[in-house]
Amino acid sequence: MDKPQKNPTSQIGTSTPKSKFEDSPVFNYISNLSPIESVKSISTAQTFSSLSFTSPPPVFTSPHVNSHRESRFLRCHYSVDRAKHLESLDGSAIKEEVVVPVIEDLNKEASLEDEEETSVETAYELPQILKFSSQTPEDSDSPCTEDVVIEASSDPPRGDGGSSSEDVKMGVENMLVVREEKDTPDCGRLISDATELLVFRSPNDSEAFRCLVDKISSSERRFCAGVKSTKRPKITEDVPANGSSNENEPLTVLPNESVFNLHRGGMRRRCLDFEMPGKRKKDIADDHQSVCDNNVAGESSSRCVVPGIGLHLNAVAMSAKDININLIHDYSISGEIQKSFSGSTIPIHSQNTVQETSDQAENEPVEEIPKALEFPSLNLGSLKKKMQKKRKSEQAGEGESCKRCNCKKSKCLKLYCECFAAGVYCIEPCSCIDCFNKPIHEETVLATRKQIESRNPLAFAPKVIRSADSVMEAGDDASKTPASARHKRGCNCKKSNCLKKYCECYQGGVGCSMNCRCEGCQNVFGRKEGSLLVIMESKLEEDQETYEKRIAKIQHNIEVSKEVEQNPSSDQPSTPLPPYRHLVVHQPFLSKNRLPPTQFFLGTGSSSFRKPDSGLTQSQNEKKPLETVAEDKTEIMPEILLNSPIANIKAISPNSKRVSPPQPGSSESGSILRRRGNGRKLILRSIPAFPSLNPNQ
DNA sequence: GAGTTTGAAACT
DNA sequence: CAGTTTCAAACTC
Repeated sequence: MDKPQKNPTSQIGTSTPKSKFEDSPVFNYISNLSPIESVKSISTAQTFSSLSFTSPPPVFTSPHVNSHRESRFLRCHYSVDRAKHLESLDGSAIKEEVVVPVIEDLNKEASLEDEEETSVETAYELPQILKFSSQTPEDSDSPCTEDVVIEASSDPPRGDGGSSSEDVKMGVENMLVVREEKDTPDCGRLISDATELLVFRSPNDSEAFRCLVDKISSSERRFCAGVKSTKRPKITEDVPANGSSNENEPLTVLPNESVFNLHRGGMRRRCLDFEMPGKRKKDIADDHQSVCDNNVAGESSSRCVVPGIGLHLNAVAMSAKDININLIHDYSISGEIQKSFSGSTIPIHSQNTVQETSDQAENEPVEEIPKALEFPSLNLGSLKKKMQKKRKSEQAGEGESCKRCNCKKSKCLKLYCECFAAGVYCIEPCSCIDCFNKPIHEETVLATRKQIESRNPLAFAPKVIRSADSVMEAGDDASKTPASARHKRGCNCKKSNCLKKYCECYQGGVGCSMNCRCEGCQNVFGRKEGSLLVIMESKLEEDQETYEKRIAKIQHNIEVSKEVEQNPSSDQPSTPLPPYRHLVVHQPFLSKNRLPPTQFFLGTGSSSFRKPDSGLTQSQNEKKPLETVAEDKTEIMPEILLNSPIANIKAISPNSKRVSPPQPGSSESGSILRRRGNGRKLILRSIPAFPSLNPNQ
């Protein structure tokens, strides 16, 4: 375990005696230092490079809420996704053991990033961090770069990691060793792996990136202008060098960086590419191909292991499939961890997922991921099966593809066309007829796009808004669920009950909201808070007493679940609660069409149950359930509006039709209506109920 | 793979 | 703004 210290000692024994004896103390010291120094310098290089990608300038200001999250890019999605994944691994004890150190280190890493590329001392620490967080991408690179660093970093019992358990360290170390053995031969591959891992950990644009990658790999014709880095062209050019041969460079970093750029700016740029027509094509054509080729080299197909079904490239929602994607790559890591902890729960093949980015990864992980996933708000076996089935069929069929349109009459120049709507050119695999959405017709495309945008400025904006971005900052990453994002405009489903992909909310993996005009919403990701209407209806139908009893009962249930959560030793309620029990608990409520307001809003946020004072007291609720809703929202709304630029626009969007509130005749409902009828104001307040997702509310 | 269903987009 | 038509994806068989 003390290898780093060992080495110096051995060197003392061997090298120094050969030099002059009288100087031996000094030389010993110096010679001891020098090898370490070299290692240091290398790691410093890594750090420098790695740091360089921590603070890329915001090249594009995207309409979606992003900026503040970017600064914590790594921390946010690393920790969240990993935590999610680990959670999904059924392990309870294991989960906790693993998650803690990992997140700690990740936070550390993040904090390092925050300090920016500054001191060498900071840089010097990086290897340590890489070690523990190296369960992930960085780790896979390292074998390539230098085994020394890995050894040094992986062996010593770092203090921070030690806080949790030796098992964690051992697990990681074992993993590292295994990786080292297997990976060393193929550095390029590893780089690709790292890239891949990093990319797919992204909570946001994984779909988009997938599409990009797929496009690039399948055909260079697809317009991938966004990848071209306008501000940092050099980086993109560095990638190839690294990806191919350069072993001395900080491999850990550059791929990440490139991917990072790709991911951050690239996709957005890509979506915005229509706005900078002139420049694009030439540079991009070359640049891009090189970048894309290099990024994708050797792994193209694997990128789309799970076929993309998302709405838009820049769709933000972390739908189940996104998580799946993440898991596919995270899986091996966690699998290894778990293996090292709990024996052989996870088959060894899972390791291959990272090492073999190839098609082989398609089946097994995809098979297993859903099992581990247990998508939080779903709890639907049938849905899961369905998705699995779908995935399989897609794999077998179209293969690992992302959006490919099939337009026949629109010439791919209308939003009907998914490619066009996503801001990308159609490519070969598209089955479109008479397609104008091609670089050749760039001007036409631009003009059309402009026209559409003039009609609806948000036409090309992401359809799904991740409203929880700000929430994440607050700290409780666990609270980030797909339900925390919302469809921009809301759906208008009439017959599908928001249970099929006809529904854009469902397709985006988000719950319906007050923006939705859907009827009979059964969206498994979250029913529209139109349930407020349902609430009112139910309130009308029920006499007050019954209603309050129900609320009390619900509150009681919530309390019970809270207790269970806080006191794991106690027996669980009748329904065994998965890691997402807080979500599952309120599922039954949601399944009833009458949803008491307080309960609903308590339940909407995954963390709400954890936070005792997140809602009002039971007595309060019993007295004024509806007012409670209003109050909560009143506090919440401004934040949402602030955090979501689109939301601002949305408020004035002509598209946001609204379901008229019921027009009950009873006096009681009258008051309610008066409150709502105050008009617009109240209605607006009731829009953002998601904020209740915010653990800090 | 063809036909149907569905809801968004476009149109009036 | 509301109603209708067009369109292509999703779905079913």
